[in-house]
Amino acid sequence: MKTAPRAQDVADLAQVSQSAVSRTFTPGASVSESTRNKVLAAAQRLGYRPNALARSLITRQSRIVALVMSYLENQFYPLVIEKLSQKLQKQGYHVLMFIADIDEGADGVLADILQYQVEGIVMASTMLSPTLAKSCSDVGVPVVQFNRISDLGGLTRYATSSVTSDNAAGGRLAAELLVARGYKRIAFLAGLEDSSTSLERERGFKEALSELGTSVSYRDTGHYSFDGAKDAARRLFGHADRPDAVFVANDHMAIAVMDVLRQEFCLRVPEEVGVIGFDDVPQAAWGAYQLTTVYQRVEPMVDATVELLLEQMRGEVRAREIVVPCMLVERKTVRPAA
Amino acid sequence: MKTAPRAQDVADLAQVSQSAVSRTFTPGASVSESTRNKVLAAAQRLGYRPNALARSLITRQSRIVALVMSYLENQFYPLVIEKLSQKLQKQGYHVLMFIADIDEGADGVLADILQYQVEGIVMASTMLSPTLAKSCSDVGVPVVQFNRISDLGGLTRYATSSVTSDNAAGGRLAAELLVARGYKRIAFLAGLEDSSTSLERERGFKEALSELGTSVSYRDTGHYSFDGAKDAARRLFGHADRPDAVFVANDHMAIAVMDVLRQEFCLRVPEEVGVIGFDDVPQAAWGAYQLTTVYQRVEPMVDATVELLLEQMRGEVRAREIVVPCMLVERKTVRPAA
DNA sequence: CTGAAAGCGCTAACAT
DNA sequence: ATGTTAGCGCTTTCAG
Repeated sequence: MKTAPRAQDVADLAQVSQSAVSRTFTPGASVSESTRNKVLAAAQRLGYRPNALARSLITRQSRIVALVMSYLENQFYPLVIEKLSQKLQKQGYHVLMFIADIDEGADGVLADILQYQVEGIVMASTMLSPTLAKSCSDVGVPVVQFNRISDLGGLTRYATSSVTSDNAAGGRLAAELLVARGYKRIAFLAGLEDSSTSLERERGFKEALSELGTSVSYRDTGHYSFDGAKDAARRLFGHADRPDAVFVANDHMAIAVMDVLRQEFCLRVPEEVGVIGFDDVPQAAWGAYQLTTVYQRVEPMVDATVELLLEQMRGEVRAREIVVPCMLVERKTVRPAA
Repeated sequence: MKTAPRAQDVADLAQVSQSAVSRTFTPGASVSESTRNKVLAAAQRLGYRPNALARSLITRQSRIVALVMSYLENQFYPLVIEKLSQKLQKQGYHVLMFIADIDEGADGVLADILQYQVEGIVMASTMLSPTLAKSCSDVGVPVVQFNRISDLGGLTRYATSSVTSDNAAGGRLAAELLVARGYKRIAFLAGLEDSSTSLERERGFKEALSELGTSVSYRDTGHYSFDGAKDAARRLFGHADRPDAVFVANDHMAIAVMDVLRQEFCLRVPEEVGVIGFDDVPQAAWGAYQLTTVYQRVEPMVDATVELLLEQMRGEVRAREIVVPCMLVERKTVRPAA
């Protein structure tokens, strides 16, 4: 465990100055072909790699982006990790992971994050408290809220960027489909009461229903968890006057609902109960579920996130909200048109 | 976007030396109560946070651990990210994510990693090439291979630590169960041909079958992907003399197999075909699958990983292999005892 | 194009 | 217990 070679070691071996070494590893610096080759050869022999941390200290660019998450049970988020890491890697950035306790929120963890001089923060499945928004804004670290926005109320002074699906529009699509297919007693199963994602989906859903002359007859919350959704399903469907369709705030919970419907209540989907989810996670397409759902595509959302991050790092824009369209994916949990 | 406050700024405001500030933020340093308070007050006012990168430069401790992955489709791995991040956070470390392209392997990405002065590397679902093992060993960065070990052949000079389940024992359990329940024409569906995990599971499975006086009648590979497994299932079951049971190298593929069995071949599980998976991912317990499987617990595996990492960072041990026991979880995809 | 020198923000001797 | 000093490994003026 000897110490790693430094630029000076390479310089000594290559018989050049230490700055020459630095320049060789700095894209676009002016070095002659011959010195560059001497340096590279020496570096190769010693197994030299520039110390990114030391570089950051002076360039003030850590090339690190923090990703804060708390809810990996839902397969949507692992996909986000994967795509975001890949995209950022391609831009020369790297992702530092932070798992926020669901209870304590992101605040605790964010104190840590800032010490690492991250150049940007992506908050997925976690909300940014106004306090934190201010902290980040003060330090000048761009924040992008992914798939969840904070209700800052009037406190929009520290506006942060966000990327979301058009959740309300998605909710409308769900409503229109259920009505068109003749479902009458319609339920909504929420995620978390303070989740903008869930709230927007619900808002669009209800608005469309009301325009179509009907409304939500039943409502419950599944806390975005599988077991929470099962419990909610038991409450919703465990009585005679049960709903004949349910729009669930995400696929993860929708699948839980289907399990309860079929196994505990022996109800047939979609004949006796229609189910619509949201996200289009890979599991929604699995043979046993074939869930009709509203997709939100990870790829364009991640692209938008990276774009937002980069433009803010360059100091171009203060904050911007990007809304990505979503679309209905019809599978087999809503009965076909008569 | 003004520049962040430095220790010197705090010192100036608090009317103390810059070292006093440093000491205040160094646990266990000797500072008087009064200076500490002055410093904390000043730091608070300025919103000062120590620069972890600058600190790393001198302490030679980045408190960063790299996590290399490539295969997040399988829900087993997101769980690993979650647990590992949490555990390391608790120890004051943080996880820098690296997604390795499946094709190019981890080599490309590792050049990057080392620049970040990570204190350890966890390779999950990716193999370490002997070249890389050497690089890491040279720099003295501990590496833990998680759930996959390299077949270095004779090149065990750069032995790396690993954490795996007792895959062979798990394979044996699967074999014993299938034989005990009277299945006769038994198939094995592999993950990747060069994956130690899959190979070990297969080895134990075959050994036990042979001890029980039978053997694997059919074999195919699903490349650890959902679609790959479906294709393999079509090949395995698409003829008259089909298997009556299959042990699949992991749950993710086992679920794909079940979809094909039920929907494309209208075969009933477990009556006509028995299915056993491996991992016990959350989805294995979902109502529509209820997969009988061999569990490998993420939690103890992650604990072992962190332990291995920490002890090697302290320079205590060179390399150690930890094997975590696994156990059968019987659900409903293997028929009950007669 | 190249080397010398200054310093990024911090910690860790070393004095006092 | 506190301040002074010397770097950690690197980039970036500034001369030449």
